[in-house]
Amino acid sequence: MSHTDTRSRIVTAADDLFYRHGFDHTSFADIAAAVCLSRGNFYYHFKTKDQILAAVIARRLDQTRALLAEWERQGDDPKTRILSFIDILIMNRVKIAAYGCPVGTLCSELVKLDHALQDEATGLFTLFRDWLARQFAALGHVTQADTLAMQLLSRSQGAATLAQAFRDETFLRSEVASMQAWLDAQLTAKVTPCS
Amino acid sequence: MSHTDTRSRIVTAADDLFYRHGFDHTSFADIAAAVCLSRGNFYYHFKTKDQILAAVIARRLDQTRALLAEWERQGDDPKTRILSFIDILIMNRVKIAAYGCPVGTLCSELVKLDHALQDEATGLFTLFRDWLARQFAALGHVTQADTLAMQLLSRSQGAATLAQAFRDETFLRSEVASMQAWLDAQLTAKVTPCS
DNA sequence: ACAGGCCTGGGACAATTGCCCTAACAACTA
DNA sequence: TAGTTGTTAGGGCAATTGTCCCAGGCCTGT
Repeated sequence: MSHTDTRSRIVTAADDLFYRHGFDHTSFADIAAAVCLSRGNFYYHFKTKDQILAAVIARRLDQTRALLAEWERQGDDPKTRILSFIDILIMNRVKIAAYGCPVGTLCSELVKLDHALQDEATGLFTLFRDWLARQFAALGHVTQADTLAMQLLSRSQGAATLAQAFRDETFLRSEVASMQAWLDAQLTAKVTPCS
Repeated sequence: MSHTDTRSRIVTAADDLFYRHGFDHTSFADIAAAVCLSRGNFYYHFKTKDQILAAVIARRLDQTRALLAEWERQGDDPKTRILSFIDILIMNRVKIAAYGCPVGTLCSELVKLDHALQDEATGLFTLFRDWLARQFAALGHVTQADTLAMQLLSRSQGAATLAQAFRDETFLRSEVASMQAWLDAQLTAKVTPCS
């Protein structure tokens, strides 16, 4: 097994465990067991637990950038792209109802731990935030772009948090429908202002 | 110092530390140091860490019930009462921007730890949910009461999560203003339906 | 075949964890 | 004064933590 392959498997397992059980509550032993490596052997690949976290965040940043680029390629108009974003709540509904939003829960935990990498984790939010803002700007909401992006992010976070607390996928679905309606309202409000 | 007094100080310190640093990351030693007690002495008051958590949640439930009753006493009409709920985001804005929502972050962590008391913690949400639903019902939205309550809870959670991630009180303020406007819209929509 | 690299398992380390015991103190009762 | 009860300090337990070392196996190129 090559170095990069094992390393990749470690990062994958760590990402999954950090998501499901939290960063602090996941031990070297847990990750080692998940990839069937001896605990001590870990030191060769990652000197510290923080290095693993850094690798996990770095890969998530890459994956997120790739995902956003993919949405940009698939959806020709900005509205379709924004709908792609909203739709991940549906696609990941089972995991979200069980473990919350992967980004939100990670950021929240790292802030509480006062971890050195908390800003890197928040960068995941920034990726979505800026991308959404660009879509809203393309729809004509230039000055309101960032505000609308934050509102949409905020609603996703709220939906994920409550879905996790009440372990309720149904709520996730109804919130998605509400967000889609909200998006329509934002767009028609721009085309036919009624003030 | 009486038994109940020391115990109360322990619960207060534990509540604060669980909120600021997370339940899992807070140790017996941390709580003992916060109340200036020897670590070993703790065993007299609480046999296990879970017992402390149970006491913390129990007291939070009491405090929340008292808070809701207080809002019910102060605000004569349901709209004022709902505004009281929205206003806690402003009152606690500094702490929320630093550590997130006390209820949301606790529930999220306990679910990830698969802790036995996760449902008790979710009960804190249920308290707000049912109380809000009763207010909306009193305003005439009988069938939609629970849906509206969940929407408001969800928006609060989203606002708290993002405010914590970006450490941004300003966003909290703008979301509160948006929620107040949303509440007005819900009420006028009922009085003068336009469908 | 063999040397030298990468990669691995099996430990070992000090520190910290949650948990537990015991001796002694303070305050009240009799 | 003596005894009882509630409360405390300090230490100690096994288990687990993150960190670290090292001898040997697996490759690849010569």
